Amino acid sequence: MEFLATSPLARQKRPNLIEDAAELVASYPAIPITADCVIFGFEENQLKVLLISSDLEQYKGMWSLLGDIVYANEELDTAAYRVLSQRTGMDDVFLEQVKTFGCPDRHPGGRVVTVAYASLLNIQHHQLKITDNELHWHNIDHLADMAFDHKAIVDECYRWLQKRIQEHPLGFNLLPEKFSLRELQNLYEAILGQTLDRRNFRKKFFAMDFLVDVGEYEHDVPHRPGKLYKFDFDKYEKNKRKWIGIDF
Amino acid sequence: MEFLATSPLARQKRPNLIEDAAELVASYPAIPITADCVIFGFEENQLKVLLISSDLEQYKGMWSLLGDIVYANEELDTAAYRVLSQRTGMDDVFLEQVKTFGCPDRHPGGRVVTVAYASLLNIQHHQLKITDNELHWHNIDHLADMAFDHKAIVDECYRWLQKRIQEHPLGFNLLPEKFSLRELQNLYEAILGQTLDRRNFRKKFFAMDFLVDVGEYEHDVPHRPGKLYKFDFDKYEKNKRKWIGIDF
DNA sequence: CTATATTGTGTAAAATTTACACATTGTCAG
DNA sequence: CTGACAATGTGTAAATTTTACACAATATAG
Repeated sequence: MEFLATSPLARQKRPNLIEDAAELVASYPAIPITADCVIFGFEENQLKVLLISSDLEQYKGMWSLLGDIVYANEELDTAAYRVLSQRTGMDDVFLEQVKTFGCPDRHPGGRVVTVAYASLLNIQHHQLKITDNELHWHNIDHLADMAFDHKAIVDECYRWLQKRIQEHPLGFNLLPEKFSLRELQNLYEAILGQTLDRRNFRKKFFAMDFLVDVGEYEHDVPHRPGKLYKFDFDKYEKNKRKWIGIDF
Repeated sequence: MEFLATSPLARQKRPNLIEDAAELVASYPAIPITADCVIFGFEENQLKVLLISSDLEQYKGMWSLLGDIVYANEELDTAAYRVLSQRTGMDDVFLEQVKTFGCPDRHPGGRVVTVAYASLLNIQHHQLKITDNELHWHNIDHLADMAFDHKAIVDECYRWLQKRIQEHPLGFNLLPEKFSLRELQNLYEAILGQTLDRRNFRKKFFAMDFLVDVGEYEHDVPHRPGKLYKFDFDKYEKNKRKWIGIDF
């Protein structure tokens, strides 16, 4: 069957297999990787982002995301949780990978690829740790003077949050354990940037059936206090399968 | 005001700013980064993934995603497009970043972080390039023996596709330019893994108003041929803002 | 004790989604 | 040529979901 020697099939000859995978990997160009956290909080009816003042001379006076290098043998998620833990003292915080940014000139000191994570936390629980260094909560609507490409990263994570909060009840991570329906609605309105009908909003959330009436009421409000609720995580988990999303 | 010296405020002293950003970056541990493409295709009413046989001795006989190292000064997206272009000869293919995988032991040769991209292409347009090396289209439902963590990456991208196709008319990238409504429905059914009502499916897509009747009919079908349509990209772009999503 | 502000609640109309059947038109087999 | 077959093309009624909207109840503030 001589013709096989020049047929397309013959050219399908298996290339030599690589035996030393380590040698192969060692030959690859390597790039420093960081994990940057876009930490969202909610206070005074405004969506906020936790930022730190940049420690680079050339970004003096500008704000930066909380981030750190990913260690040589560290899982990416672990690095992100470490950043959170180091900065806020909390380790049971919601965290999710959003996107990786790899523009070659995004860092002035040379190429650094960063994996962006979004995190949601309840500001009340974290105030103490935050006040004793250069961290500040910034209103998401007034971000300027950000170092690196961090404004673009925040924008991307904000869009992610707007979308994500409509398909998953993430918002509860941003509220205190007990909250009023008004607070919950304020949160959604702040994140989505639109006003929602109060009665329909309530109806929707009650229908989802994971709000538990804790039998308490708001304090210190100059009007009829509202009932307080908490999020029933177990119930949510059970009904997760039936969960479709929240439409506003 | 002696007390300031020991007050919390005094400890808020600004740390020294880093002047040499390059020195800082040079001190970071660096990790090789690859771009892996999960290339989806649609043929014979089945969703397929394009795979290549692994070139590592220790994964002999196993299948691998199409990927390559990200060059030192290359944008991540560019690396992914390069992989596609080198393998399929096409450079106008749909491509989107999905997730970054960074488990330290995911590569047997040492740590390699990979950025996973999903790509959708029309199998018909690409057959020629594919047959002359070790590429094969695999049915998404029968994936086994995959190298590295590539099975997990495919799974993640598949879930991404299922979700994404319901909020954006991505499916058209998988079909030939002219297609019948039956083909379109088969595509959705294959991706979502569920059957859909034919009349309601049609109603829905006609209502979206970006299908153009090209005035032709199917050939070579053993029954009444269906009309062929094409996707009106311009019209879609114009109505994008009103676009909410497709509910099945 | 009165004014004020916000909570808590239901319903009717509109819009959307679902379920479902039959005549039409081409191919194929005999 | 003709009848059996297979899938296309089309509409409507019922069910569900979404929207719009108003008023009594209850706490605080003065």
